[in-house]
Amino acid sequence: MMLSRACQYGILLTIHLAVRGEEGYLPVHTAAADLGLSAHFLAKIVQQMSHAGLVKSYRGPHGGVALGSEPDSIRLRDVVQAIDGMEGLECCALGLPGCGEEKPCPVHDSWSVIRIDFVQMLERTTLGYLARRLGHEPLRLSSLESVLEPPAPNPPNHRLA
Amino acid sequence: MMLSRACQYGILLTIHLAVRGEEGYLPVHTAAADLGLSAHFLAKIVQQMSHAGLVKSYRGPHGGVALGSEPDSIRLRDVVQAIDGMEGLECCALGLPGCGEEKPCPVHDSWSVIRIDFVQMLERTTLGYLARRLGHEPLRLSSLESVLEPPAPNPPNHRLA
DNA sequence: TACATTACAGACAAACGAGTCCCAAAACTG
DNA sequence: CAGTTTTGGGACTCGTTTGTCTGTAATGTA
Repeated sequence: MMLSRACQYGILLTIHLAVRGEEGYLPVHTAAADLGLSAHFLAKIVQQMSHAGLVKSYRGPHGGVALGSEPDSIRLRDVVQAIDGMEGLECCALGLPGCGEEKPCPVHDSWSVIRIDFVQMLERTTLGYLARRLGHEPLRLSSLESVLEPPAPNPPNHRLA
Repeated sequence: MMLSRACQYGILLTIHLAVRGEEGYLPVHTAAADLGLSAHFLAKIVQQMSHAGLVKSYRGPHGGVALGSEPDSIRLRDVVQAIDGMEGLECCALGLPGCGEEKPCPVHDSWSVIRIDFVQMLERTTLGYLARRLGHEPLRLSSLESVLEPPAPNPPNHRLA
């Protein structure tokens, strides 16, 4: 696969947050339970995304994690960038260090097409688009059940600064 | 990346053997020096490929490794199959276990296209094709110099059983 | 036969990714 | 203020991949 596990979890979390919409902060352990992931591990990934400004976090009761900007302005590429970096997606399929247009490896051309397709997919896809599709198609976000119960009518939490 | 390092080395080796053509067995340590790889590590990969029948090997002086069949009948897919297996190329981009057509993850469709493109490239590309291209294009096989000096006019070795 | 060359095989170590655990700091609640 | 909830961040374990090393078996050569 081209994405690390941490990056996969980060994408799942950000999509999950986008589906919830503007409902205040979601505790990481709750998100982990929703998605069927390890809470401790997800917390570390949240830290990375927080440092990158992709999400914002808040401590204390009713704290948690929330998207740092509008779902329509966050692309999958941003999540990958924040966690894995894009360097792993720019490399030679055979691992040759200086592989490029001037001195390409035997599969350079074929691989470039595929690699660029993938990067363009990451650039093109926003969290908002995925969240809307999740609303009316039988898509899944976790290995558990569906994650699409409507949110409970709790009193709202913090203002989202 | 989608291929392990071992698999990358295996592909480099088999292409190298295809370029050499029918010139008897090539000692693994010589091939490793040609390609700029660790001889011991390459030897382990040769064992795997040998067990899979992809290459044949011969012990003793003038022994080494040679392709198990015609370069035009060996595809990159066969090398990947022998070393990594194809399972890693059939998985969900987000790591969800049961992701499929009936209950797809949010990026299932986009990712399927890319993944299948890659597998088809592996299926389509033969060692013979790559070896011929290496003969008349400035392609590289190693991180060192070019590997394309004409073979030394040694007395031939064993018959290739 | 003695020796050199080579693959074969397993033990071993180092590096990395994935995941766990613990404690401190921040923020809220009573 | 005391206690609870939550993130922050580091130390740690565990398994896999990568790579090294050492010895043995097979094969050819003198």
